[in-house]
Amino acid sequence: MAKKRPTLADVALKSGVSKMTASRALRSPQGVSKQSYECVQKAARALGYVGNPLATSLSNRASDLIGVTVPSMTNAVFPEVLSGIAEEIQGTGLQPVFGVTEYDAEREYQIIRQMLSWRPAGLIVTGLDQPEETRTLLREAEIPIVQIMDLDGDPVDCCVGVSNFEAGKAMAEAMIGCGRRTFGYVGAVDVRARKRLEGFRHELAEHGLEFIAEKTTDAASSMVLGRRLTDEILKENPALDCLYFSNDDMAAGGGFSCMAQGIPIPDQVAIVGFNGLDFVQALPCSMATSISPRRGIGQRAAALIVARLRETERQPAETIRLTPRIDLGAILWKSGA
Amino acid sequence: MAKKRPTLADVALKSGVSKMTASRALRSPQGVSKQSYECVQKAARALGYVGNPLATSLSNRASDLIGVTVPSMTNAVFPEVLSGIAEEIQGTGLQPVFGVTEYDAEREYQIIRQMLSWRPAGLIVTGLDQPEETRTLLREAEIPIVQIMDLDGDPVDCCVGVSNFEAGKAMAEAMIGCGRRTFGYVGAVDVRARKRLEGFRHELAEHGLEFIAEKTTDAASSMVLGRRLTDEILKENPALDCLYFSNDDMAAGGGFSCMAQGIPIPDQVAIVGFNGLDFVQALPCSMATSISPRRGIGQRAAALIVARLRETERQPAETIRLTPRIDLGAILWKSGA
DNA sequence: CTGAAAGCGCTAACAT
DNA sequence: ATGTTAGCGCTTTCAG
Repeated sequence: MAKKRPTLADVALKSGVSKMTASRALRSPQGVSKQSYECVQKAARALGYVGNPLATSLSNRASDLIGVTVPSMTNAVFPEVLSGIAEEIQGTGLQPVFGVTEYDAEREYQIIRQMLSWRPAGLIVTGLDQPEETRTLLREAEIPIVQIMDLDGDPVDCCVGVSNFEAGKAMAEAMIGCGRRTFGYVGAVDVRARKRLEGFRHELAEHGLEFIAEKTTDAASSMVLGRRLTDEILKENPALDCLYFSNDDMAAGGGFSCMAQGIPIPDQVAIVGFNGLDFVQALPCSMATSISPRRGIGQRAAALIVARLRETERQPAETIRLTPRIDLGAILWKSGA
Repeated sequence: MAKKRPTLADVALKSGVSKMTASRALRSPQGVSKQSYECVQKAARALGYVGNPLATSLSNRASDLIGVTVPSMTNAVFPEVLSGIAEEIQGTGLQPVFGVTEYDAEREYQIIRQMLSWRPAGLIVTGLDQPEETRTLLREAEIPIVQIMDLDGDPVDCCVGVSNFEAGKAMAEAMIGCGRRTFGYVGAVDVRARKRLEGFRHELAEHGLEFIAEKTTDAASSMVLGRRLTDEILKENPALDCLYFSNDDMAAGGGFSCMAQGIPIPDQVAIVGFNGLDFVQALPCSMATSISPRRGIGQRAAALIVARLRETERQPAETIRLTPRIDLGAILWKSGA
């Protein structure tokens, strides 16, 4: 019984006006007589009419889709960003289309290309470091583009994020201020984590310090990985008094490694992550972290696009700089040495 | 310089054939002479032609979108499911559209309704317990529907998941087998967790046992919440020797609570979660959990839809039953009492 | 304020 | 094997 859905024509027929009047009445009370407005609304309701966005988009050359690319779903940060986006566009009629790039530039290119073919209303993409080919695609799309999470680079259009370099610097400064002097780094691959690392390193250098050990792999970040690498780095460098990790997952794994080995945290070694994920508060060992506003990033990015869709003319690019807040946990001035 | 994208007509013109031939050549080598096939392909490539899915979908009355609804993004399970889906449809040309329901049936209804207006190729929705209104929507959509995560209920069409009731039962049996006798439950709101709880309770009853304490709230699950509720339940019931949690996040929080209090795990109290998230392996305290195949659920669900799209005629509903694997961690026979 | 005509870009259904 | 015709359902002209 494939009773096809009622179309605009059905609504028009039922309310005794033309398709155009029905169309106008359905979109805004303005521009039609009060009488036909109400007539059409009633008819539409009675029929259970739901517009077909495909037809609308085809005609408008623009859809209500909003594309989002994230590098990963297994790092809790990105689901939180998505959650912020979903919340912000709630009620606007916009629909999020997500793509997971797996930190692969080619895959990202393909995903963005495919998304653009749907004529989305806007695009939110993670990071600033796309290859030129991808940047060109974005630039020529002529829709609002928001690059998120990072500020250290050259945005194609709008940008919402934090300076990872500065975040790293600030954390290094805080740790030096707490009396830490012997630093190690443990990280998984991640462009933005690398920028934090460089910021941290830069600040250390300012104080005549440096990392005495670094462990990085090209595997994805996880607590399990953090624990394993920390086992290793501490075995090789028992003198470390501060371990900087590429993010909270890795750091938590590091904390677990110390607990399992009976190494006192933060007395002997400070564990330092990034993101400020909720679970940090629940851990049995204290660690420092930079609380990044990832949910807010999603919201702000979505809000930017929503705002731009309201404007008729093209708006100038906008950059929203957010600042992570440092949470030292229980790490204060290092007692003894 | 709004240089509009080339259309099929442009390709046809350039290759000297009609739009139809071009259309056919672009979709499959079959049904077109080798000569025009190559001609069209070449022209399309030269022009950088990208088809407009809006037009195709409008004409076909079906899009390549595949809608997915999940209740939450802050519980790692769902991002993993999404990840499985994204991976599975990689290369099929299908695009995932996600919606987050926040465990709200009305919101879920709205999201599904909006998704259906895009004429998606299929829908994957979390859970079996939609209100009748939503079920009707799904049933009348006449596209493949896959309900995931749960098996205890009445699917609208296809279904991929685990029996939460059975999972709870099995875990209770395992814990009783380990000599645990004094049970407590700590949970956040979640239909499926409730089913596990009932399964667990059922099995306890079979052995003449019961929960001597239960703590539930209507807040979302998190490690922080798990830790807090565990602090409370243990204070009120020091005799507990096994705590069953609604999921791993809550359980990890419970474990942290014990560690912070110096309560030996699992000697004095066993911590039992659900899902088998990766981080469980990294924790400094051992806990038991049921390893649910959530990534596989996403993959299987997507594969089901992909398979159905290949068939021309409507296929009979299919249910795929997966079974969680119990991981006892370090919980063996309870020593002493 | 309202309506008729002309597409948006593509593909099923018929021809040829 | 290829082309022609007629939409898919809506909106943007441009007249009334």
